[in-house]
Amino acid sequence: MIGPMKSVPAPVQAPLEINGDTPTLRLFALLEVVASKDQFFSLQSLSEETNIPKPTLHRMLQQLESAGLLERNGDNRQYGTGVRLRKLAENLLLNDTFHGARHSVLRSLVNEVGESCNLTALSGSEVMYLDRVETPAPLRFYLHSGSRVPVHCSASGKVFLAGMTPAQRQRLLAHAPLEAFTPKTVTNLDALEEEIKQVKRQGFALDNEEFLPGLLCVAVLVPSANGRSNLCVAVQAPVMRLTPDKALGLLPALHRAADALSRIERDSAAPLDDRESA
Amino acid sequence: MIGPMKSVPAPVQAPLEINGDTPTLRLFALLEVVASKDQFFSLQSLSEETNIPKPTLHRMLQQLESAGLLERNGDNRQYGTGVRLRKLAENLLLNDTFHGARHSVLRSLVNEVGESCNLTALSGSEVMYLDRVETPAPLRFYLHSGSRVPVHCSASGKVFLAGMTPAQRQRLLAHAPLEAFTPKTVTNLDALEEEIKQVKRQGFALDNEEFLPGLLCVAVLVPSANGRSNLCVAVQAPVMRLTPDKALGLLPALHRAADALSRIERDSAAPLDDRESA
DNA sequence: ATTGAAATACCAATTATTGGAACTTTTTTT
DNA sequence: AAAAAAAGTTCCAATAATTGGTATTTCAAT
Repeated sequence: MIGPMKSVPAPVQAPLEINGDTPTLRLFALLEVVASKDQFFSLQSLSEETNIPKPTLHRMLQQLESAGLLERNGDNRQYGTGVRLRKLAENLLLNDTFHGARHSVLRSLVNEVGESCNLTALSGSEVMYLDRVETPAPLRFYLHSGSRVPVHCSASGKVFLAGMTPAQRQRLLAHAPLEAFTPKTVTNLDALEEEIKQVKRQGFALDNEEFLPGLLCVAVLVPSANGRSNLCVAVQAPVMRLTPDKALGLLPALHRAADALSRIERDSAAPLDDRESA
Repeated sequence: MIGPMKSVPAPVQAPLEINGDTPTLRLFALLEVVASKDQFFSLQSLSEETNIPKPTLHRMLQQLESAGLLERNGDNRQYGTGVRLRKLAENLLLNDTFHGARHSVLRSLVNEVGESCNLTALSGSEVMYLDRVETPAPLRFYLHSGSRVPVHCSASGKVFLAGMTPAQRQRLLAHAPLEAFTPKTVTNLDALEEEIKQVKRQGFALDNEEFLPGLLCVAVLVPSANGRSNLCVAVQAPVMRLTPDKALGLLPALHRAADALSRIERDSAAPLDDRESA
């Protein structure tokens, strides 16, 4: 890798490394960079910013442009977003009443309990935050939707684990050792199994500083007709404000929210009816 | 292709034929279909709708899901939009507004009416401020672009609600109580429905101190050629300066601005001088 | 348990992507 | 106005991804 010494003091700008495991995802990552800009940009600058070779980037932009996703300022050779992309964004947000509904349930849960709440799903071998509403309190943990946490040390994760068959659970956990994130993280498989059993009995799970020091979390499953749900609601708060005891007091509110979410879920599947909503 | 006459009227919708000259564009076209849906969908149904073979579609969806662009309902095997895609859409709309024309339309509207104006879009269960130009008057409400307000107590929100089908509206509103922000907030669903009807008839919506005490707001939709729009223009002012009566007087100016904004979108779609044949 | 429908894995043929090097156009400098 | 520099563009063979028919698995409903 290290060739002859380069006299150049080297790349000053951040690498950024558009990482796409596949060409398409690479293009999406590119669009995300584009979407984050509030100014037009040139091929060159983008190439430097993303580390994509010029010819490659050129072809990508060309492709996006001829599809109407990007537009370019004929005069200067600068690119910006195209109508088609904007329309896509508009429609996406406009039609996603489903997500909107979930979000408002979450918001009213936060109003009720006064602490940050989130919606989670199992994605691969990790728990993913689907949505999150922050507490109004000034002391908060900053966790945003889209981020992921391990199953074995999160309340939601344990809830999901409890819903699995032992075989499924084993397959998921066998992959990697249980990493310790704090002194309280359960890193022993048997101990975890024991806790899972308890979660099953109780219908909720706790994470008492097992992932982040000072963070307590309670989660319950959003029930689904079918039994196998991939959705949890959880409350998260600094231990300073929320003790395990107090957390139990929030369970009724959590369950109410879970039921509301469940109802949304039930109504969300597409019916066979293809009548356009006139 | 055309077999014996089918007795069933059957496939009511067009084949749709996702046309991508290149795999990536095909994926975009797929996302556009997804973005136009307000419900979750199954692999099967989407395969029928788009004419993409099941294995191919399966891979595409899988790819999009593992990238966080789509999400799926574990219990039902159904797909919907993912956090990452929604985030992309939001950023896109947010950063796009400073670009030229839109902002200046807003500025000249402010010049005309003398009060702060803003551009808004629906995102989830909330209305997002895309852009804002402040009144020159010293007494102002501090609201900046990027901030969000609930749908049920904002003028723009009501306009968006009025554009939805009853089912969509219900999904968005029915599962959480309508929070009261001021004594004037409409917190009753039926009352809100009634007002929505009126908004539909009148073509504009008012927010008379329903979100912030002392703040009055009028909003109209920015019309769009193809389908529904996710863009509103609104005037906001302290009740001290703007009464509901006076607000009606601003409607012509508002509509003119809305039309101008609408034209901007339409025109940027125009030029077809490409050597492109297909 | 059995069944049928939907979802997923497999894989060889096909097709697209990649980026170094060379070339053209635009912009800046002399 | 010519030369130099910088940005944009084209070429193309090696590489890598996509495609979709077929086969297999999983799921839900008898």
